[in-house]
Amino acid sequence: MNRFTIRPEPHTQCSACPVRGLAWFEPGSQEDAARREQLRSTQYQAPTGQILFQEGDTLRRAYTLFSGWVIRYKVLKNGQRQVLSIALPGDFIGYRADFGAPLDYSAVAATPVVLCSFSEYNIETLMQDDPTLTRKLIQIQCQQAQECRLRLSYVGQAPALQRFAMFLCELTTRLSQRGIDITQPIDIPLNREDIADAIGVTSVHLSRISADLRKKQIVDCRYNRLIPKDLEALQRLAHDND
Amino acid sequence: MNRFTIRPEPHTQCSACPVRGLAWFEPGSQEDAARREQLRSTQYQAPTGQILFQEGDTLRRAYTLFSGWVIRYKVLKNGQRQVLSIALPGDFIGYRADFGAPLDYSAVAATPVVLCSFSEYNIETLMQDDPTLTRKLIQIQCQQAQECRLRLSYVGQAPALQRFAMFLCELTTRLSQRGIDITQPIDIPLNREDIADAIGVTSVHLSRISADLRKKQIVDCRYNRLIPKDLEALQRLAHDND
DNA sequence: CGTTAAGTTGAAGCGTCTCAAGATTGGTGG
DNA sequence: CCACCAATCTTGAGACGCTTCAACTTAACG
Repeated sequence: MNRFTIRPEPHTQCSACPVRGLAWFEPGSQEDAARREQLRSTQYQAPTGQILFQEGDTLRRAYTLFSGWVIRYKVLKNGQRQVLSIALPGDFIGYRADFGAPLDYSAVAATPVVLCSFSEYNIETLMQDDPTLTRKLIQIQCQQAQECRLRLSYVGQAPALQRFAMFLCELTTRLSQRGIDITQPIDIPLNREDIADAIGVTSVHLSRISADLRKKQIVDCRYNRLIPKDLEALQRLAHDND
Repeated sequence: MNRFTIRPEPHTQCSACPVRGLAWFEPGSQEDAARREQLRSTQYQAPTGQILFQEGDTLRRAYTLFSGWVIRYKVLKNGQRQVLSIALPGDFIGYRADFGAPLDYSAVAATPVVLCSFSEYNIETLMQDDPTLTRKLIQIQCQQAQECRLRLSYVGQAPALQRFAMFLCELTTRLSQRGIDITQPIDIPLNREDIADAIGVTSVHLSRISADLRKKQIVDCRYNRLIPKDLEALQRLAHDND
């Protein structure tokens, strides 16, 4: 497996981290964060397209995504890929209760990324020293499970247009939480196939659906750019009130 | 919301619990289990079809399923139901990191069930008293998230026949873990619609697929009974090696 | 047995997929 | 600055899988 490189010094300080409010280290004061920083092993960086880990690996670490976008996915035996989620800055990836067990999904960088790495041992130590971090970790797991259930429900039951609307709603909401103005055009580092694999359709069919949304003046999502036109209509479509 | 009834005394003892090995109280000795039992609020029972909780409820408790089957599901705004998972004895249902937040899914009894109830306060107390229970809880959450990711991947990407095979494989594996002989006919308290809603097809189409598997002498799954004929072929089908 | 709910089967229609040709974009070098 | 290229995206036409609706069959239960 390819290694990613250690990010050049100076590394970011947890006490001044712009995404801490969304991340595992959210609880506590700046001093708490600074103290914990000693147990953050290293910051890594990786280029677009770099596979961060693969299903089946036994990686004894987990990462907080500091910057960039990461695609979590599974590949079926028939070669089809299901995109499980899009990880954005602050998201915790690769964690398992048992680091001895192999990972059940893969992750690839959709942009250049910076990752804050935590070794198994340091995660254990952090949780023993600070029960609020244990609590936060449980909350993160619950949140991820909840998001997965939501995706399962719409991938299983909704027609393609509604699935796409739900995907875009979730994405814009999460981008908005990260301070991005979702009324302006947004660069989206996902191609047609990434999004198609997330909502369980082919990229060809996604193109047609995307054209529908454009003609209806709801969103224009083409060539890695998302131009919201009528976010309320998008939400109505996602939540099936029309 | 309907209440379920308190199970008549005597309640089961955690120290002698037949499903403890699969449940939250798994870690530790029989004495540990007996001590913890004081913080298990009550045992409840509910008949087939009873809704245990609904999406949107703010239930300040969680349950270990002691006996029976429970269907976890979400209902979309368009009325479609996605079955998220089938809970079997030992499974932990209704837990969230924040009991103040509303539930994101519903649960209904597929058989008469007995539930071991835990109040929010008692869960907190148990976890503070015993870090191994915190650890086990994290493990349960990770496991549930992992199962959800697996289902998302096959519901999103596999054709209906393979989805059904995967569903049956998962079910037989879990029944086998609970001591059921899966080479013999098994009563399955799920109707066509339950299974169809789990794998994201209509019950009509599931009937056709089920007929295929029967004709191929792989499994006979009709009228709430599962008769395995060739479990290896089923697994091959589920894992797409043919 | 007769009744009812659930499951099965058939036929037609729709949504999505496949394959293939054209259009758009961003990068590269003249 | 423009021509060209490769990769990605869009569009069209036909095929296939799944859904819908409706009639029939089977199982469960008094």
